[in-house]
Amino acid sequence: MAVSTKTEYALRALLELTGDGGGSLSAQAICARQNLPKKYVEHLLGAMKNAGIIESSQGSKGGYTLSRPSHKITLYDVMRAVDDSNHEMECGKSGPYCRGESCRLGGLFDEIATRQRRLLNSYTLAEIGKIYHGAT
Amino acid sequence: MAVSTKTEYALRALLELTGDGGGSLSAQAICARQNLPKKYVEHLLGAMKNAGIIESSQGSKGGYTLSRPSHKITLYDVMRAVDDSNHEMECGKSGPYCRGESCRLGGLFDEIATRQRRLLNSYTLAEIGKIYHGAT
DNA sequence: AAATAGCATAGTAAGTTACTATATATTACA
DNA sequence: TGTAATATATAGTAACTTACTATGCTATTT
Repeated sequence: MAVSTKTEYALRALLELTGDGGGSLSAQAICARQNLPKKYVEHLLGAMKNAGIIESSQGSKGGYTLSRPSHKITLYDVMRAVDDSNHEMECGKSGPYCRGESCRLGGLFDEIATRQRRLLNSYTLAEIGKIYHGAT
Repeated sequence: MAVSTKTEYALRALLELTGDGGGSLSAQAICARQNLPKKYVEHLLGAMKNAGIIESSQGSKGGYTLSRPSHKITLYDVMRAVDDSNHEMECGKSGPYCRGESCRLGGLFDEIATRQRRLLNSYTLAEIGKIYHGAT
């Protein structure tokens, strides 16, 4: 229901990658600028890399870059990458306490999930950046 | 992001209370009809009672009733009662890793929470009952 | 070679989830 | 009055999640 710490940290990290020409920044630099716990955020960066949101280069002078323009990265993309949320919750599949055929809540839950996804997809990194940096 | 088991159980319990004249049903009866774990659902019923969604009478022949008509009980009411979700997540209040004044994500998160609340409030128990019982 | 990075694995304390167990309080009914 | 049937309160538990930290390895630049 509420936005998780993971999502907040991930967004703040991405916002550092969004500015200007979008140069490569190290986890070190990102976390220094945003005052974030480095080791923890490295995991989030890893998850976002796996999700295809960012790219990385190793070695000295390595770092992270957005893998596509910020208006093509949505809040949903970030949350999905960083909160695991692979539990798609189909009624009756998840436990012993469902009456199977007569439990007809699955469709409802799917509908709600779809609408939430749509909500979350309606915010792009670019827009969040504007909010963050105070566009009136 | 997904609907929790708590919410599912709570809804299914409430749906039993919704039918017909909305007579009083014991936890026992509710759980027998819905094949739900009694002791666990009793907690959910307690939470919903505290939230003012249902009322209870004690003693033999005791049980639970809706405390207002089913079209005035929303999915949000149920979720709020049963998932704790008292973390209203204001950016910067929750931990050491926020730069305070320059962290401007709080407004965004509030906006999203508001929209999610609106989504969840748009489903009433009455409507969910129709879906559940298969109104075409 | 050395410094600087990413990356992988795992550990940890606190909290949540999905339960169960036990004991107590309240009421209906015989 | 007694007892069965209920709600209610507290607490315990195993598995999992969250928000971290620690250690070590690999890749790249200088």
